[in-house]
Amino acid sequence: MTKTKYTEKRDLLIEAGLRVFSRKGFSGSTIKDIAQEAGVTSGLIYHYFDNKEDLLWGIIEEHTLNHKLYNIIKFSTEDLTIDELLKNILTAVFNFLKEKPYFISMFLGEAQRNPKIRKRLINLIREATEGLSYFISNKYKLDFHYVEVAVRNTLTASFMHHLLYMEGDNPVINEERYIQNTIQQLSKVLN
Amino acid sequence: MTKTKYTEKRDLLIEAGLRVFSRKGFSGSTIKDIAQEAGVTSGLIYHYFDNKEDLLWGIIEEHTLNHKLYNIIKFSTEDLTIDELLKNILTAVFNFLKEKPYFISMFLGEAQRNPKIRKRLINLIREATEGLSYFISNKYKLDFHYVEVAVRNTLTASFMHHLLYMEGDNPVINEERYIQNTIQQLSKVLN
Amino acid sequence: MTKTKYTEKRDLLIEAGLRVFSRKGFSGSTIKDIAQEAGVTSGLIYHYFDNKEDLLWGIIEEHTLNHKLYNIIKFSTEDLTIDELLKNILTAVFNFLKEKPYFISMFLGEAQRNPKIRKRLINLIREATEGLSYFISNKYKLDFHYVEVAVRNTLTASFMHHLLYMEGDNPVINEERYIQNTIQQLSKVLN
Amino acid sequence: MTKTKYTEKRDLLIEAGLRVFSRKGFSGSTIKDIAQEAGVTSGLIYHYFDNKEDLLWGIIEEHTLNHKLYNIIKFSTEDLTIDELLKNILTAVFNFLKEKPYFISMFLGEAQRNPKIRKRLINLIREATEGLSYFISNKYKLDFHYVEVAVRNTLTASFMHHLLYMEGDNPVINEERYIQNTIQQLSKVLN
DNA sequence: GATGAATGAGGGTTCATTCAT
DNA sequence: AATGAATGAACCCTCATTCAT
Repeated sequence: MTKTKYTEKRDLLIEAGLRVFSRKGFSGSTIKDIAQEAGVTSGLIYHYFDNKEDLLWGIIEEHTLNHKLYNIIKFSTEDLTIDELLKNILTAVFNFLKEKPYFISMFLGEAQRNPKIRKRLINLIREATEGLSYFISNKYKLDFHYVEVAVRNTLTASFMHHLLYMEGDNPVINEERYIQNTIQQLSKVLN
Repeated sequence: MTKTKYTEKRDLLIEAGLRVFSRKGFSGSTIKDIAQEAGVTSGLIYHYFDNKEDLLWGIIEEHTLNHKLYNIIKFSTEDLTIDELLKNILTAVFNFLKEKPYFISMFLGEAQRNPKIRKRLINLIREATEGLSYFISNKYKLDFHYVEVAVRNTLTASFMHHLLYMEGDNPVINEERYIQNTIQQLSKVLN
Repeated sequence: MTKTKYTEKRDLLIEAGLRVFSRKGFSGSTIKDIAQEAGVTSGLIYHYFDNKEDLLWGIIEEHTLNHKLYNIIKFSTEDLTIDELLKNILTAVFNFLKEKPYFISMFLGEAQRNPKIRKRLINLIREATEGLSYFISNKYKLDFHYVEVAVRNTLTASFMHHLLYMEGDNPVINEERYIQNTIQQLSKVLN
Repeated sequence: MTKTKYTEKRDLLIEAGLRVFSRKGFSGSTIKDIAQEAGVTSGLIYHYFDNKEDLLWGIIEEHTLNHKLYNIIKFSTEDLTIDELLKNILTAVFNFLKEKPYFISMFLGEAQRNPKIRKRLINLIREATEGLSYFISNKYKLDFHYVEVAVRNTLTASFMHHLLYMEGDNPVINEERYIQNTIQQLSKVLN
């Protein structure tokens, strides 16, 4: 399936928008910033998006963690221990957060003032949480609701950890160790 | 120690600022909004604060969760079980979040774009986390670092929970139950 | 004389332009609006017209009341009373205004800012006024200048009436009666 | 009753707005144009008016013909002939139009696209028409509705005349004579 | 002929900040 | 201390026009 030229350029703008929004936040970014980042002029953005918020929306729709989490579930083999599974999941989460360092912060920030964005964020987290919890509770015979709280807390704590302690290449807190500790504790909760 | 008139008026502005910033976020609030909320005119704010950000800073300094947490530790009696202690702590946290519903969201939001604010937020969380962890690990003979991760995760997950699921009077998720579950799991981690 | 393809398409654009300009005014209409109304894309309009104003000009040239008024004169029989003639004329004027409800308003509106358009409008009204006045003064042996003022006032008052009191299907003032009264008074002036 | 400073400046902006709007039309004028004309910066206009349209509205409210027409009625003596009265009225109308040469054109132009403005214009004309007609029909024992049509037609024809034939200092049509002719015919209608 | 992506100037509006009163 | 008029930079967005395809 080849991409049309329209789609290609639209994607280019979305990538530029992601970079700029992530760097400066939504209201801190100007349309001109984004146009410059994409190597076009400001007017063009309005050819592909209705307005600034519509661009943000486009970015959010394009970048989601959930697809990766589904894959982890899908390709997890029979004999995986719960610790191994948790490690896979948390590693994927942290990789995602590192690949798009400020995306989650921008997303969360906008969610505070924009109800539509908030609903989308809640929904994504719910989908991820429920998907993982369903899988785990099923596979290891645990109570769904109990698992769900644990998973959601771990997920959201990871987001917060990322938001607060990841400063460019200079993480305030050792990440490796944080993941290890977190897995260990989550594992304890689930056993 | 009686308050000077200067201090009184300054506090009034801080309270007004907190209310407005919490309602509309930092960049969504105007100096005029805040002046109106305080019943003064916009120019006056510049008598008490250098600029908008300085006002935000004043607000943050004035409103902290940590004082309450210290009190919980200070007045906790000898024979408190760990579950009881955890309940006290989480309840205090949630009460704080409910009293100033959007404060944490504003704080976190600004922390993303403003490094000075971010450092302050990290510091506050670190102080709270370390204080509680030190107390708990000491009292119940647990490894400090292990406790710290658990406490920080729980604390930040609570913030996230508040950010995402508290919609005015219509919480998306039952709070009572969320606290119970979270305590139960934290307790399991710490035992 | 068969129409070339070029002329056909040009006319189509003119008709679309008339509809859109009439609906939204000149500066309220966009080239895209008109292109869409015509079922083409915006670029094409620049094949047939130099720019937006040139299109307006094309529209104005194509739509004129005067042709109809000439016909009324041309086909008026010998024994027509002056009241019957006046009725024919005013009816034609009002029918024209109703067929192209907002055309005159757009025309007049643009005439205010655009001297070229103003000259054209004045000219059209002068032609119509003079033509009618010449015919009437001749036929009924009246002073030309006296008739001219009466005719022009009646004509322009009708335009104004249309501009102000015709709101879609809900005319603010009863039209039938307005025409009757106006004829009666014009007739009195001319007798 | 002394004017406050606020009112004075507001009036200054209204006068500047009137001049600029009249010269260039509403959408042809920029806020900066008006600010420059008033000798202030653009931002200040928003201190006194909500937006561009609100300024237009302020202008319209401030400049009305009707007050003058009321005075003519009020101070007309007992033994005035109908021709003298008509002359007074039409002279007042034309003086008004000459004092604010493009005001009526701007007003009428905006009335076409802005329903609120249209309603106001219709209302003003109705008030003027009804006031004059009531007075005339009463004083000279004529049918009100019959007088009303005549008055409204004369009034609106005068507006149109002004719109079309007044070009700066070079009127296309001799005004003195136009007034005379118009009075003569109106008088004939009313006798 | 026809498309529609791309430009870029320009408009209305907001608002932190200053300062004369 | 307190006011609020005034500034002016910056922002989002529109749209006539051009041009490669």
